[in-house]
Amino acid sequence: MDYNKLAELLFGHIDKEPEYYETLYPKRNLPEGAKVTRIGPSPTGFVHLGNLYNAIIGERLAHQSGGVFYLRIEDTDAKREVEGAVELLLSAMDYFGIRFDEGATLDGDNGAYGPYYQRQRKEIYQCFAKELVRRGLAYPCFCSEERLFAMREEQMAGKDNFGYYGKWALCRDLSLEEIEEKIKNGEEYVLRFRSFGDIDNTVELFDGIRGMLKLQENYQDFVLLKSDGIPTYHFAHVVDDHLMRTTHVVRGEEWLSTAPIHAQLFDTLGWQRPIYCHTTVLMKMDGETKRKLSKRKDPELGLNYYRQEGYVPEAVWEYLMTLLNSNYEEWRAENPDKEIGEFLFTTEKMGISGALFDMMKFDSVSQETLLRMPVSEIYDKMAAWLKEYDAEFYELFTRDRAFTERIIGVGRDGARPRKDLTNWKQARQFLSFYFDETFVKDDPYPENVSAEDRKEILNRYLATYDHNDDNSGWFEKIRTISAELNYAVKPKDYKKNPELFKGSITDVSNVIRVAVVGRCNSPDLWEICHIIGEDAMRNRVGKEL
RNA sequence: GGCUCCUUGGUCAAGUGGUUAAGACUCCGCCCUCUCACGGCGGCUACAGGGGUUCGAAUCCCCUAGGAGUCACCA
Repeated sequence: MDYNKLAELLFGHIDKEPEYYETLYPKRNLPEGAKVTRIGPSPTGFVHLGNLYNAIIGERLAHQSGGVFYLRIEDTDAKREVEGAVELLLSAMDYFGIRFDEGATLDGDNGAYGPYYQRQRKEIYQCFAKELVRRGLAYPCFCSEERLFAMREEQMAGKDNFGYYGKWALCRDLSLEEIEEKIKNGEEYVLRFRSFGDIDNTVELFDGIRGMLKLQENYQDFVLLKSDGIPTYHFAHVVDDHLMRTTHVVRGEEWLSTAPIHAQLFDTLGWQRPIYCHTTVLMKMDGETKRKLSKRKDPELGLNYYRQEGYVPEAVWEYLMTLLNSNYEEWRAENPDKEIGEFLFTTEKMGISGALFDMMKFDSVSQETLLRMPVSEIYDKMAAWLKEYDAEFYELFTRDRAFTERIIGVGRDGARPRKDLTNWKQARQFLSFYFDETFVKDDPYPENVSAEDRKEILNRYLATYDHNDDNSGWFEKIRTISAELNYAVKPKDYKKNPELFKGSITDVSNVIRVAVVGRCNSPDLWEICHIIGEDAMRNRVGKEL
């Protein structure tokens, strides 16, 4: 068959030669060892943790080496495209501090290797498709969906391998005349790769994370161009990452099984293969078993979850880094004040078994992260979150900045800082009792204190209270009250001989605590009294009498 | 079903032929003049199973099991 004729028949409108694009997109002029990476999300309107996970890897690899990190929009599937998805993606990446050096933006392209929207690269792909046809390595396939479905059924029944290959590849050996005829009749077709791979061969592939891999060679005549002339992922990936001079392809494990397809394409086109870095899928615990995080079941897979819950982006970074590089946690413990960018990230230190997203651990990491944050910054970020998600509390929160910073700072400045603040959503829960407007009685009084004793405790507390007492002077008075009413001054004494006392000083303190704070658990009571002021304190206790 | 990847405590994990098999999170106990939190100390819990190779194996090889991914004109 005359392949040149076929190429002209299929791609008569393509007048560029491959060399044209090779010179249009020359090798990047970068220092030795600089890495070029990218993310290539589909604009489906859902930005998930995996996107960020891979973005962080790509960003680190590029920026640590003086290379380039870019964004390419993989919009080859018009059916799944959602309006506003690119905007959403850009905003999410920006929120999490992912900076692109070039690539797609809302206004179009930024960089010399564009277009960065795949649909706009149609002619480029077709140029290389034409070249493959010329070389006899690609052919049009007119098989209908029904025929493909029937083929699959038959393969399943006969326990054959699925797919379009060998004797199943009906269109592989169509003559030029047959092809001309079908096209003239307006039959739709896709362009398939004429694979020369052998099902029994293995192909070696180097993976930056996993090392040398032995995979089954591709023997399938996979689709290069869909019937609308738009490439499949496989073809687009190979053409784009070659022309955009990507050195490291970071992508999810789900691509591992099709990597031989990509290797075969790179090889036959005579291009150097990038270094693939196949990352693990993110898992979570579901009852007794691990499973992949699912978009439908797991809200924490969506990136906006963290924003809504008020987790800071830094914490998400910190946590993902601990998952990504096993030595990160150690580094962070030794360098609590350094910027995350100073850590040397390596693909070799990445784990290869499915990492489980552990909310408990994430919370702990978030706490550590917030602990390193100055109070004024916490104030700003908490305020910004409240403004968006809790307008009522936002009003109180921002009424007096000095006051609010003081209550945020309770227990943070001393030798033993509080570490229980995890996210901004906790603001109300942690701080509401400092404001009369949001003060409520959440907890009941201790059960083992009679109503009579309760009154007595509160009365004596008010009678002996002196706002000028220091913390220990203040506590001494509570001890006195406890002793007078026969509550053990030392909790241990009560534990040892419960029959000798009505309770312990813990109960007495908690009566006062519930009256003043409304709960059994709170930071230091003396400090709270001094923050809300004597009048407010007396007022609250008085209402309980 | 084919192909492939993965498998150290509840979880994340160090570990590359000789270790008392680190560390972190969780949980439990004790201590820190009251609760909470923080901190300190201590504890529970692991090399998936079976065969080899070797003086010696978590580490190398094989088999089995389990988990995961993929087998689209989706990415």
